[in-house]
Amino acid sequence: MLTLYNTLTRKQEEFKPVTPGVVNMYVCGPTVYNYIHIGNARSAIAFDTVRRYLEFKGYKVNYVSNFTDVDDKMIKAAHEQGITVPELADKYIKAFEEDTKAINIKSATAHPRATENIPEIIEFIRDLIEKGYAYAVDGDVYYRARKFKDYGELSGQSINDLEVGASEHVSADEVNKKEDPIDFALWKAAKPGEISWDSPWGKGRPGWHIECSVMSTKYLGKTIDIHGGGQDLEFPHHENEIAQSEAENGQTFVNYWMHNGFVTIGRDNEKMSKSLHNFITVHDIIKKVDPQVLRFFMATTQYRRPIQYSEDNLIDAKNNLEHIQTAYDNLTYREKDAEDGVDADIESKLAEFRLDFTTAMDDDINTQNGIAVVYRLVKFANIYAQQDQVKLDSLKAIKDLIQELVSIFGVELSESNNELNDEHIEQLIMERDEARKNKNFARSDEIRDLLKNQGIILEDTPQGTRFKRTSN
RNA sequence: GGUGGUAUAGCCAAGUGGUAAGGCAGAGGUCUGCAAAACCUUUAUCAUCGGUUCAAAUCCGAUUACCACCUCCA
Repeated sequence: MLTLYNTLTRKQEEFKPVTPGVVNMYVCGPTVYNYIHIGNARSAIAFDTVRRYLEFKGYKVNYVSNFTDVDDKMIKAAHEQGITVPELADKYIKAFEEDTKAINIKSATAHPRATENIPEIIEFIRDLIEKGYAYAVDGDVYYRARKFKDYGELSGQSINDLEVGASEHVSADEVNKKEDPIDFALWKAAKPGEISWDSPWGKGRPGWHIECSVMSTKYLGKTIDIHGGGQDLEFPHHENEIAQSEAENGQTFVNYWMHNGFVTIGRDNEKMSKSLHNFITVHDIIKKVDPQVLRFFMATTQYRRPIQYSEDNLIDAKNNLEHIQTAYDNLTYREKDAEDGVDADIESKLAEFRLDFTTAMDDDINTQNGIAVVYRLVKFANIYAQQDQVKLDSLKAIKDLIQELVSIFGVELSESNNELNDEHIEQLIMERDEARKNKNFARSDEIRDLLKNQGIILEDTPQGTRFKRTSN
């Protein structure tokens, strides 16, 4: 039974989708004014893992994630780079697609942009004004937060305890314009020269929160199963989405709110963020680190907890991932001398591993415990691969299960290549075998060193000498 | 000021009342001509103080440190 921690109720609850067998989930995507950093990647990876696990469980998942392609940051960055806002958006959306592909994040079923949904956004805001939840002032439109009775429920904030201006991101001008300081913008009037769209309130652009309400409803319906995002979005962003959507639709907006923890960095474990300027972009790191390693690293901590980014931790992840790959290779290596058929008890043993894995992951996507099951399976695989007699279908069944489980963490193991396609090297290996038979170990070690310098590592096994290429 | 989170071995990290999973690194061993790979063995009383209980890392209270959100951020 799958249970998920729901931020709204602060409890872990049994997951029941609105429509049996189908999951509609929406995940807040990035504002595309820069390359995504490792913190953004964690969110994308966390919810990609949720998605993959739901699919593993047999659900059909409709996964929608947006691009915020117009806001103050976008306008500022475009101006600095001397390009238009749409040009800036195109540039970084393309980069987003490349980076997320590298870390093996499945494409969303829909990836809408805010600017592609302006008419729907205007319509939504107009409705909110008609219903008395919003009001226009000088070309801006604000939402009357106090009018929405459950405002603050998600984040546990009481309206009266919110310290106005604590984030220091709202100008005094804006505060003065609003009926109430806690009201938030649905539509912002354009300043001269800014990108804008026509609206009943004059030229302007949507506020940040409204796009998610509109697109979630448009692509997934009025009540969706899962809405995900980083913990920093809990307040105000998600709080405001609830207020907007439930005021508009009159029904529950989201059944399960999921929030991932931050990637922290440095001695004090500070949050990695664009505003603290302590971020490392995916674009840069994957030049130095295997994207699979980055991906696997993110699975080593359950999604709700903070994860400490450091080179040492990345090296740990690399070692562990190699250990899994080696076990997979060990099985592959035995395929050539395996007997046909399958061991009688393999199926039931693998079913046990599968069950243990499912039990771990059903507990709020506990990837760390899921990985622990993979390690046990890997040990089982290594022991099996060292037996004198192995069966071909057993090898394949174990391999398939390892791959199936790690693919939920976004890891694709590589099928080792048993073909050298190099006569010269094959000759050397044969010569070395001959030398070993004649106990000419000086020559055999010489050949092994020689090949090692060429990136080929020789290993002697009871089934003969095998080779592998060094990864870097 | 309000709200939330984190604290477990050298490192990473599970564990939410029944006597500390797992991985990395380290140590010893098996296998090997030597290696490699693999396997086996081995390493902690859980930030501090107090309380509840037959029993607490787990529950309650206080304290400390660090992080985050309060209309920019994943």
